[in-house]
Amino acid sequence: MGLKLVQKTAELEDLRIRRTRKLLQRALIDLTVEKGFAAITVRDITERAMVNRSTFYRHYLDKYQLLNEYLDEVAVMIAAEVFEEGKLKVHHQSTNADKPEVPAGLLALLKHIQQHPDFYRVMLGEKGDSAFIQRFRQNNELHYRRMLELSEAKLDAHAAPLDMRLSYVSCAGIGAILWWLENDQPCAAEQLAVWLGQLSSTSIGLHFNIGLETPRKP
Amino acid sequence: MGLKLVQKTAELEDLRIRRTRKLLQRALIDLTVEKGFAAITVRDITERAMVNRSTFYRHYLDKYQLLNEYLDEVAVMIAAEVFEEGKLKVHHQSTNADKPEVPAGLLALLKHIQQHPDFYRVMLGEKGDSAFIQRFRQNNELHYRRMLELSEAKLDAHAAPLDMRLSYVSCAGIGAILWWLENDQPCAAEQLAVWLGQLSSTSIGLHFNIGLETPRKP
Amino acid sequence: MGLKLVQKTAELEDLRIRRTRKLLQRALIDLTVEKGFAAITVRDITERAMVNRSTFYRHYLDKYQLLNEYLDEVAVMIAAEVFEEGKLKVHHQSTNADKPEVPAGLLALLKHIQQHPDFYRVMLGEKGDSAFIQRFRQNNELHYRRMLELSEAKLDAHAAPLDMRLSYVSCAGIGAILWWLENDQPCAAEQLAVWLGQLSSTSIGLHFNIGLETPRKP
Amino acid sequence: MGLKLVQKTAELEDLRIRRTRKLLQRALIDLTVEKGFAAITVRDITERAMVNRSTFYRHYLDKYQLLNEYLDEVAVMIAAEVFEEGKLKVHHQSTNADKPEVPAGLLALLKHIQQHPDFYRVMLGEKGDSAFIQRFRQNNELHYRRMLELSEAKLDAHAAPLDMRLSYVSCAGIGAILWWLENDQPCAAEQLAVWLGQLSSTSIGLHFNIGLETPRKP
DNA sequence: ACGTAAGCGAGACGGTACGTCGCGTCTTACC
DNA sequence: GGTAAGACGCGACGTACCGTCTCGCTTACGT
Repeated sequence: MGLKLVQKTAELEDLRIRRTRKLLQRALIDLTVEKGFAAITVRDITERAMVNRSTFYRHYLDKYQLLNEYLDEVAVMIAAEVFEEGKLKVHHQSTNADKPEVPAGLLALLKHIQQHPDFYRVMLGEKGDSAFIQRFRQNNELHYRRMLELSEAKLDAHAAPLDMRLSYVSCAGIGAILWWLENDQPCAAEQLAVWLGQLSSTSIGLHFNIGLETPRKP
Repeated sequence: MGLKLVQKTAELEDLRIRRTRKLLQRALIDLTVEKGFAAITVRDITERAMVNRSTFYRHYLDKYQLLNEYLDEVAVMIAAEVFEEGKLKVHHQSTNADKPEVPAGLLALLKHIQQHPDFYRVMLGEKGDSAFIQRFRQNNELHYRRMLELSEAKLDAHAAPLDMRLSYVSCAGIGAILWWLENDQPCAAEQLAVWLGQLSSTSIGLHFNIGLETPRKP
Repeated sequence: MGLKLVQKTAELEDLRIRRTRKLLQRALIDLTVEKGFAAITVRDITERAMVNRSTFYRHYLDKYQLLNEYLDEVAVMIAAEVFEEGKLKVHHQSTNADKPEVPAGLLALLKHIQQHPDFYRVMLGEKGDSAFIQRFRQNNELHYRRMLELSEAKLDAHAAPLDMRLSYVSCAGIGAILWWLENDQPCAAEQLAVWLGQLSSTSIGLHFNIGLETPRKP
Repeated sequence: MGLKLVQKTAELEDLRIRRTRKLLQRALIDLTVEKGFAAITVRDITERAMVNRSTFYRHYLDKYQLLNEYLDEVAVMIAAEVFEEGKLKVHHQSTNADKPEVPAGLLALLKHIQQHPDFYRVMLGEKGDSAFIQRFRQNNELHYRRMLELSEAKLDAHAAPLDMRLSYVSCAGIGAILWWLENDQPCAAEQLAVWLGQLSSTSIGLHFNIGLETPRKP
């Protein structure tokens, strides 16, 4: 493990390597905004990053791997944020009657998206990438599923199956975010999180946070 | 009239043209299922269709145009079906207490998808095409918007904006359909239409049809 | 023979056929001047001639056949001219001490070339056609050979072989004509014929018309 | 100097580059012999050279440029030969009464042609290339013109213009060489050079070298 | 003069070559 | 050891011509 750490250090902390990878990431993001992910070539990326094309291939298989590396970093960043301040926030909000509860991580995600609105607008839109959308969707679904497991909510037996509702809701979130980005974020991230949280809860059939509906059950 | 017919014949009914275009369409659909739309080359299509590659370019600019032509035809077919029997059906259903109302065209769409389940499963999934998904989404949105205009429903003032809800719902529909296709259609198209209709109505904030029917039950 | 004539009449005298062929010939000649024979396509020819492309193929295999048909017609025309007035002219000239003798047909050829100077300038130049040049050269050689057979001249035994001289001379004629055409015919066709005749005779080793050199032999 | 050498190495002496270009040249020459220059496609060349087609385009615009590169190399080679031993030879010959003087470079050219007789036979013939023939002709003309400038010869005032004679002679040379090649070189290159030199001198009107040498004979 | 066989226009189609572009691999020299 | 420079094989792209074909029309001809 010590050796591994040294290894890792050697691999990732070489200034030239980190510099190259950062330049390539930046170039990818900028170019995606400019002409759409699908239209980008490896040459585009390396020219923009002022890096030799063969150097690109020493680090990545193709632009998809570069994208994924970036998304992994983002995921880590968001997760870190959630773990840092997430629980506090959620607890704080759930006790605050004025502000309805918001799914863990949702706000962090939106805040991140807000830092690269054009990138996500493009990636989720018609010049984006299907695989990216699916990854986004599956992330959503995973979060909703976890959230559901934590709650003790019951579902209507004669309503749509849970899996369908999850798929429904995780796609729906993309729609809401796209609306937000394509209209230049007409509301605060917090506001969107609230609305999206409400809509999603209703769609899934989670009524716990509204409190008005639980009495109906008996 | 005779001349007009000849004209029409020359332009659209040339057997060779129709045959070629049909073969190319079929090849595109089959290949999409097999390897995903993004991975298909024009050569793949023409080899499968047993048509010369240059002939492809005499009809289409690229595979995207071929796809769009196909989608246009589908749109026309669905529209025709809706206009033919749509009104009757909807009226019939709305008076039938057992079967809740279903958005016009939704069932027709699902029935069509049911005829090419693999194609839509792939096209809407990670090997699909972003532009296709967006087109699908925009179609959805358009339908919901029209439906809304026809209804006299009121929306909650303090809830999420209508546009956001529309974007939310139209993406959500894709999620539901994907769930349906990826699980080998575990329910009838009619059932899915009902569930999807209910979920969508709720998401948009249209409570009228639910509100009118629940009282009847007891 | 009567039947053959009828056949020929039917084939060649249909107004439409003759019209089409004439239009195609004209187009070929004009286009050759404009962009060089090599660069011409069948489509170019038919568009210029305002004839359908498929009609071209009903008459000719390719542009080379069209060219050859034209050259055949020219050959016939020149031959006719030579036979008509050729003998008279030659005899007249040979008896005229002021005007040196000129190979039969040479003047007729030059006169014809003078009517399409641009066409021959291009065809014999760098944008022309090798096969055309060779045909031209072989025609020349044939004429010189015939001329030689008619004369009783003797050749130097220790000089270059006759065949080589013929090849030399027939190519040389092309050079002279090219000079004439590329410099906008700086002299009359008759003058060129005389110069060319003299040069050629000397090159071949025919001294009969100079009369001063035969005495040297003994 | 070390740096310069490196530079040179990188630019011109990259083994792969030289190998590729050599292979393509060889393929072009062989194919020209086999099917004529006009009928050759880039694909033919690359398949024969066992080089990828796109590699061809990395070096040349088209087969014409490849041909010209080859001709340039040939020109350099011949020029080098002439400058090396040319003057000595010519001087030696001019003082040698048995061997008449030969235009500088002519013999070197013929010797080179003798190494690729089929190639030149085809290129100058009906399956050759007009542009090649013209280039050849212009080279000839240039040489004759230079030779003339070095000599103090006078020309007949009432004879054909100098330019015409030059054009005549430079084309004529092609004819002689063609005869030589098409008859499987029935004489030595030296013999052809002598004959061609004599014929050309006479055609141009240069009598000085004949006039100076004939008296020596008795 | 008029009916008919031909010539013709229109254009789909299968081929083949073109020249360009992007990919991923590789080698060599520099730092 | 990372990088720049760039040759190379591979294969898709979209275009351009070629030569063949089918199908109606129209037009010059021959009775």
